[in-house]
Amino acid sequence: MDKNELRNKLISIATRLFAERGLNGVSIRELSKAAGVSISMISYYFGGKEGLYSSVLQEQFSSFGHIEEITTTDAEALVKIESYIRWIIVRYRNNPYLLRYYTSELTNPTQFFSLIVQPAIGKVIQVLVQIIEEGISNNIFRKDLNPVDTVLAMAGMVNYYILSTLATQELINHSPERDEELIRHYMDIFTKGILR
Amino acid sequence: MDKNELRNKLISIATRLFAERGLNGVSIRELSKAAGVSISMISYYFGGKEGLYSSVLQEQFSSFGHIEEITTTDAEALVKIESYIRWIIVRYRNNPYLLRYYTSELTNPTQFFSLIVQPAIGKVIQVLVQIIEEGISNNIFRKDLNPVDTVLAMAGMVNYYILSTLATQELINHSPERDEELIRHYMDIFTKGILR
DNA sequence: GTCTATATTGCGATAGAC
DNA sequence: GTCTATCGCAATATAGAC
Repeated sequence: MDKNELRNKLISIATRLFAERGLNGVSIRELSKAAGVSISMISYYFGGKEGLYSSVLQEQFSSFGHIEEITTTDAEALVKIESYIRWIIVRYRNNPYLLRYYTSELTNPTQFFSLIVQPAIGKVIQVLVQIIEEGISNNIFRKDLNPVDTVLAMAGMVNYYILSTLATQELINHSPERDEELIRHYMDIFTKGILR
Repeated sequence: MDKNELRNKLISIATRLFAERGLNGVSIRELSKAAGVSISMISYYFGGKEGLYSSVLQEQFSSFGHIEEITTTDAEALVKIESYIRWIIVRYRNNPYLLRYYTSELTNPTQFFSLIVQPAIGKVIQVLVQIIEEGISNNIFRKDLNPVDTVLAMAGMVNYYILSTLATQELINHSPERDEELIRHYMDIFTKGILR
């Protein structure tokens, strides 16, 4: 196993274990055994357990830096909102542990929150707020909307749908095959409301 | 300190510490010292650290059993939805640690999830689904709504607003004084959408 | 019912061999 | 660069005094 392979192996194992049992729920002994390397490698490469955790966090939130992907087109605001919903769902589908780090850091921040997590989430929200403001300027959306509240309402629908999976899987099908239907449904509710 | 006082003191201290640092982030040493009692009292009263955690969980989610409070009136569906939003916000305002246990158990369930947390959340969702179905039957809501998805969209708006506090407090005022405005705003978006 | 004292296990970190 | 062996400390749980 070469240098980079070893580093990546440790990060990959740590991502799963920290997500499943939290920073304090995993020992570096178990971590190194699961990765098939010596315990001292964690100090050597990451400066200790917390350093490894911070590397995991950094990787988890790195994709948030590319949120602009949804807005490079000069599409109208509604299309951009749908792009965001699609984008965040893909993120969660491709990374089963992201939501865990997301909620864990928001409700129980570590020392790395302000350096890694807050900027990542902040950037996404900032981009979304601009989309809503643009839609208001262009007379597509209502003028009495508070942009930040509106963004949180929209992001909340999607994030909570994923978050609630464990509690609602007896009630609805949470498989990715239903994602397109869900996106249409949530776009519909968000834009037109539930009234007949 | 009498028997009950000691038990309550331990639960109250544990609620804060477990919320702040997780089940594995707190030792019973620290817990008993903070409560001003001997370490052996935790085993004596709760059968160990996990037993204490389970008692904390039970207390945190006990109020979910009284969700019917919002629906005893024969009010129409829209009024009941507003009652729910008010009810869940009050829960979070009165208990600063509830959301932490909520998200922690959903993304990282302990052995107590299925016995304590899932039934509590399940009951709330079930009550809300009935409200939406009632509104559809009464021709107040659109007929093409999926009731469960719709409930998750609505609950998601509120829950995520609270969840995002740490990441958005520079952007909006999260103080309880603004709650009434938020409730009106979210009722408005949920019922009528954001389109002009 | 509550305490102190202790048994036992496991932790994170690192020195030093290779 | 990677390992083994070990240090010093803190963890949970409990036995036994009061």
